[in-house]
Amino acid sequence: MSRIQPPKGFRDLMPDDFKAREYLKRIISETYEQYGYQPIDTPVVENVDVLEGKGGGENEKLMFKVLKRGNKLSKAIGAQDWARLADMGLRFDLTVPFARFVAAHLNELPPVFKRYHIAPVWRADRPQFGRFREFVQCDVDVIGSDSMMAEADVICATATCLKRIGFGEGLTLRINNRPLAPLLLGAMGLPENLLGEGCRLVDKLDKLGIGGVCEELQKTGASGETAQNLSAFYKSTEAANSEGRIAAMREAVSGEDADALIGRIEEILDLCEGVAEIDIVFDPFLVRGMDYYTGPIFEITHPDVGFSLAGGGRYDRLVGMFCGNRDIPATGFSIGFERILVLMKERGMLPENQSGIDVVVCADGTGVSGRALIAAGETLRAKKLKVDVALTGGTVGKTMQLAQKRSAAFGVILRAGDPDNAEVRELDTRRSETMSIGAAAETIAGKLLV
RNA sequence: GUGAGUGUAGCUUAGUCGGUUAAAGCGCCAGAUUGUGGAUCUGGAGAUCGGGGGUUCGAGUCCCCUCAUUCACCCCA
Repeated sequence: MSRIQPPKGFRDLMPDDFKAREYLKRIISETYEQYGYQPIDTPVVENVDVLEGKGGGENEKLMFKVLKRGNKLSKAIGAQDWARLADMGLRFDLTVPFARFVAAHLNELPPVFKRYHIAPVWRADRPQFGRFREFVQCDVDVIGSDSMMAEADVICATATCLKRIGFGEGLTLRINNRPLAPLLLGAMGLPENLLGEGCRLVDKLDKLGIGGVCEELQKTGASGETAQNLSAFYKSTEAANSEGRIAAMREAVSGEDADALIGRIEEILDLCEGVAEIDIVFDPFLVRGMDYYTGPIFEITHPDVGFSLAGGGRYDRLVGMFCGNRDIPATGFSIGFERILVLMKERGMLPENQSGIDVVVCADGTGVSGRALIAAGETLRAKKLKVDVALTGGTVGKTMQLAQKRSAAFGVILRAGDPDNAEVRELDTRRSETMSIGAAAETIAGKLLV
């Protein structure tokens, strides 16, 4: 009985689901194109060495790998070389494959390349609310610009997307500069060897609370003083706005590096001020999981939702991993397509009549030739109407009922003995009129396709 | 990968301390009636209670295993 369900974490899509997804994709792609981003695609599989060791964090562990085939598989098994059973893997995000793409096509691409990519990715984690093993990601990235204008560009574009989707109010973009996080912790007294773990804990602040983070921090070996410093810093900046937090940050962290890193945040805030369609706030406790971030990072949250709707950041060294380690500036933003879709469904933000047709053609009783029905359908379609011809019997009433469920506005009913004319029935009002098929096409097209 | 919960008709669920033939709503099908396809009424089909094993005179109910699923953690979109 359960054999016929798709594998765990994977989904079949019914027409309504599919149309809803197309609707959302369309808003996003149209918006990104308006900002000058170009669509690309890459293979769903990459060589494992492309996907591994590139700072994808935990995601690498969740990779679906593709087993080698034939002799190579036998050889690997024979050698008990378990690490090399697979030679390819399904991509677990769009950023790492994009970095490879850029490296591979560096001399074909313009100096600054802006692309968007809407495509499925796969992760072998346990499915949960709003989380799947196969899900769509929507990434925008700018390659080749180390200006904070690139950040402002992806932020504005993404904010506009979310606004057009229908999340006008309540969205907040939190921003930090990733290298600032270990600097802050260091300034609080955390020893260098604990900085990595410390950053990971700070990232969980929204779940653990400041108390929880400090507690966990001490379990890793941090001193009570460090924990107290951190807690005090958090509490003193919690209620502050970006300006206040930046001031506190400057006080806590000194040095040219820190100044420059904070300066970049200020630049972005300044560029977006009054322009981006979203509230932006500096959050010194934002970290994010990927290890490849080298600069400003950001996340968009909604007060009613426990997870972030979009996230991204700068990764100046990732592309270089595929082409001689030279830095190629890059920054990007990823929209949580699936999560947004779940929210839209819950809140009725999806348009009605997504799987609708305009007209259903059927026969009243037997005696109408199939050919007449098919021909009538074609005549109506010539007027650009979406037409479904009833392919099996059934009463007119039943057919019309089903038609209306599919949001058809009109029924066209052919009768035996009167092959040239048809009854045109308006399904809402149930008024009908008999006319030639040609006239029916004209009339319906006139009413529906204004 | 770790932990908890839930599996009864197509869907949502009820089912007492273990006790006769497992119940209802929605949906579906047929008929009646009205004003048609909607509304109302009548009738009908549809469940080996996720699967396997055990305890018992007797299991939907208790125990074990398994599968599926949901949630939380991890991590993240």
